[in-house]
Amino acid sequence: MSPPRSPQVRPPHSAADVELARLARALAHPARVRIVRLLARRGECVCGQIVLDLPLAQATVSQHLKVLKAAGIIHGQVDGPRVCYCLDPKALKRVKELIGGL
Amino acid sequence: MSPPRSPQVRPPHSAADVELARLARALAHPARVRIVRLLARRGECVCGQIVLDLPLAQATVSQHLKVLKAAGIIHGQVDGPRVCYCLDPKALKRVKELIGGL
DNA sequence: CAATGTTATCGTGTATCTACGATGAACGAT
DNA sequence: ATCGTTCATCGTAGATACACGATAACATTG
Repeated sequence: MSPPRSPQVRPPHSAADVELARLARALAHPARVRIVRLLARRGECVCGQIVLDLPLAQATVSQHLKVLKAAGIIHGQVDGPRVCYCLDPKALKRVKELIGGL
Repeated sequence: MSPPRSPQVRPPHSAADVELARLARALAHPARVRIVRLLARRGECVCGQIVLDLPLAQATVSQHLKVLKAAGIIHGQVDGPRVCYCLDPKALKRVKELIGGL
């Protein structure tokens, strides 16, 4: 038997498209781009220092950090009462690969 | 007179941060990434063909095309009743520069 | 244990995004 | 002029994003 004839096959989005969209989404806010640049320059940074650099409330910065962390772009390491954030080089490399492939 | 002593100077986001965020935002949806890939592969494409390839309604696709166009990533050229879309290589290059600079 | 300092989360208000059907605008063909 | 085709826009519903103050969670210090 031949497979059923679909009049129009429109497959869902590919994994690569979803992945790139997810990463782009994480960078889709000036504050988050700024945090990434900050971490690139300083290597690592405690949350409080990031808050002092951005023109945003602490709660808002924490939210942006959460978005970047969920996307795997940064990692947070607890250090006593503080949390030290740093970039994930692999994730950043992946972003560059995917964007470069466009 | 010395300038007034601000307790904390937290400048607004830089132009580069805003620009990258704006471009990343345009790519922050699987359908839009997919359209970019489609145009990269085919060189150019009329709207109707894009609609046929995506699992979305025509109105939704048109909206995504508008987002990409507003970000300068694609251009649309009217050709009779059709509109032919193509990538803007300069915008794409700019995205790669900005991402590469992270 | 109490007080302090640091960060995350909650709750909330506003705005933007995403999807769609319906409608409108523009063009070519009859 | 009237179709049919193609695409954009409108209107709208539901979801998500963004910003903030308030509060909770947790570790350190006294």
